[in-house]
Amino acid sequence: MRWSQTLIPTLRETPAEAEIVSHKLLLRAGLIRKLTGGLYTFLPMGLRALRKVEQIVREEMDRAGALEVLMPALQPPDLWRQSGRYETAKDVLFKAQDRAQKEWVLGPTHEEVITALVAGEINSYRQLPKNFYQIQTKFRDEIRPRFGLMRAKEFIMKDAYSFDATDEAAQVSYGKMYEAYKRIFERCGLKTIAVEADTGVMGGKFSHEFMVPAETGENEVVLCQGCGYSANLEKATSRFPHSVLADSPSGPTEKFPTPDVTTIAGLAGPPYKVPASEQIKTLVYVVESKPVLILLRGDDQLNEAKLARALGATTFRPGEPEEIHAALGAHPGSLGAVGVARYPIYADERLRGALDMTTGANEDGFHLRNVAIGRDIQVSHWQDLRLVQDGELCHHCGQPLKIQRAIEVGHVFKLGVKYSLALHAFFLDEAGKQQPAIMGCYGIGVTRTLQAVIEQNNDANGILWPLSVAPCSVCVTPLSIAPGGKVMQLAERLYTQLTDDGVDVILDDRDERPGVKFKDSELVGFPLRLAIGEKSLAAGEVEIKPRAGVLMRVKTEEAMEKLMGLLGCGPARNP
RNA sequence: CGGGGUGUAGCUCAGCCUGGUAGAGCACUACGUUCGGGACGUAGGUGUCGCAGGUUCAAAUCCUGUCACCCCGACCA
Repeated sequence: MRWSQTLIPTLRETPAEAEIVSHKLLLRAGLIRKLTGGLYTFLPMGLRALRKVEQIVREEMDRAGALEVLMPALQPPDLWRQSGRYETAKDVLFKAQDRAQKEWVLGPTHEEVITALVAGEINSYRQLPKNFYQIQTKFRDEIRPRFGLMRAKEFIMKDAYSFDATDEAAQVSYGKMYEAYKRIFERCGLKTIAVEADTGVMGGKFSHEFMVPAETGENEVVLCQGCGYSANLEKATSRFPHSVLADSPSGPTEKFPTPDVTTIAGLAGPPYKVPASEQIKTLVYVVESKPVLILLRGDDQLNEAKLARALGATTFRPGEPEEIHAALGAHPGSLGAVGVARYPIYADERLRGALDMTTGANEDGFHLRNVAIGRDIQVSHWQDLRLVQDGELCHHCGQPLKIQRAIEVGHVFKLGVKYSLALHAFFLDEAGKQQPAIMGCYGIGVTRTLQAVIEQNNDANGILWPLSVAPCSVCVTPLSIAPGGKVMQLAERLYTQLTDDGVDVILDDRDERPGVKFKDSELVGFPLRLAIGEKSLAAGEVEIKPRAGVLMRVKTEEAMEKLMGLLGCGPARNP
C-alpha cells in the first residue's frame, strides 16, 4: 500500500465533536468519518484495523468450536412478538416498512432468528451441542449515541448462541466462550476484567461482562484487590456494618417540626444535625400502578437493578410527586414508613435492626425521631438494595473494594430456555422426551472493541496499535522520494520484500517533509517505522523506530532480518 | 424526554453584546525558496453566516419559530 494512493486524511486539529481520546484519535488519524450522529464510515486504515479484530474473533470462535453463519438484519416483527421482546425491547428497535406498508424490524440482536432456525433444524440430542456465531451489523435506536463508535446507532457485533441438551453441557459451552473471550481480548492487546453482571431484560441465570478499565467508560465495576472479586456495580454487594446503634430504643417516636427541610443533607445540617447514617430514606416507586415503599439508610443510594430483581418486575418507575402525596399524604422530602401498612415496604438489609433513626413524618414540614425498625416500621421484604460505595469491604475476604469505570466490550449470558420455549426450539432426549434446548448467548462489540484498543493504547502523539490489530505493521518512510535516488530505491526494495513476506506494510511515498511524515505515522500509530534518509544511508544504515520504543540504527543489509524479528516472524527468508 | 451549549470557508474558531453588506489560522491551487520532527514567501480560490419568518433604509448581528449537532441527566438485550 502506497500512502499517496490510499486515503488517510489526518487532522492536525481535534474536531470539536470528539470528547474522549479514542474518538479524537479515530478522527484525527483518518480512520473514520461521521455521516451523522451515531453513524460512521470506516476509511481504509480504520477498516483494516477493524478487519484484524474481526479475524481474531473469528479464529478464536472457530477454535472454540462455534460455527459461523450470517443471519438477516431485516427481520419479521412476528418473531419478536413471539419472544415478547417486540414490547420489552421496543425502545431500541428500529422499524421499517416495505411498499405494502408491512412492518419490519432491523435486528438489534439475533436470539429470535437463531432460535427459529434451530427450532427447524435441530430435533435430537444427538445434534447437540451447537454454537452458532456471526459478525454482523446491528441496529439499535440509541437514545443518545456518543463517543464515536462506543455507542452508535449501527455497529458491528459478534454474537454467538449456544444450544445444549443439559444444564451441565450448557455450563461447558459457557465456559468455552468465557475462555475464548479472554483469548480474544488478550490478542487484541486489551487488558480486560471479567465481572459478574446483572442479566437485565435479557433474562437468564448469570452472566459475565468483559470490561476494559477506562475513566471514560460508561459502566462502573467493583473490584476487590484482595480476592479478585469483581462485579458490575449493578450486581455488586459488599460487607457492610449494620446500623445497630443501641441495644434498645431510647424512647418512643417523637414528631418534630422541620420547616423547609426536604433533603437528607438538609436534615444533616444545622440546626438538626442528624447524620445521614441515622436517617431513613423513603422512596416511592410505582409497580404496575401500585405504590411500593423503598427504605434505605440516608447515606445510601438505591441500585435499581437490585430493586428490579427484588420486585421481580421489569417495569417500574419512581412515583410522581402527586401520586406520592395521594398515597402518603406528604410530598417527597417528608416521607416515612412509620405506621404505613397499605403498601409493600422493601427495606435494604443495612437497616435491619436499626434503632433511633430519623425519618419523614408523612406530613410536610415534620420528621420523626427515635424510629425503630420493627417496632415502628413493618418491613415486608428485606433485600440488598443499595449501591456499593468505593472503599467498602469485600463480602468474600474483607479487603477494601475499589470502584472503577470501564468500557463493556463483551458479554456472556447463560440464557436458559426463555427463547427455546417461546420459539419452540425443542429436541428429543435419549428417553424420547421433548425438551427445550438450553441456550447461552455471547456478544462482542467489535467496533467498540476497536475503539477500546485505542482508548487503552495511545500517547500524546497518537495511537499505539498493538501489532495484532494495526492497520499496517510497518511504515516504510523514505525521507526523499526522488525516483532514481538511492533512498527511494532502497525504500521500494524493502517495501517489496516485506510485502512478499506477507507483512502489512505501507510506503509513505508522499512528497512531504520528514516532520510531516513522522508526525503522521505516529498519529496513525503504525507499530514499526523504517526511516530511510540520505544521511544515515551514507553510513550504510537505516533507522527502525518502534512506535512505543527507542530508535535503532541498523545496517541496511540487516534491516529485513531485524524487522522480521521485531514482527515475530523469525529470520527473513532469502529472496 | 428534561437541562445546558453550539451552528459563520474542508478543519479549529473570531465577528454578534453596541445592525452598515464576512474574517484569521490551518488546509487547498500555482510559482519560487526550503527539505531529518507538522517550513517560508508571493499570488489565488473558497461562504445560501443551519433553515424559515419577522423588525429595520439596512440583519451573521435584534425578535419568533424550526432543524441539526455536542454536553449533562434519564434510558441502555
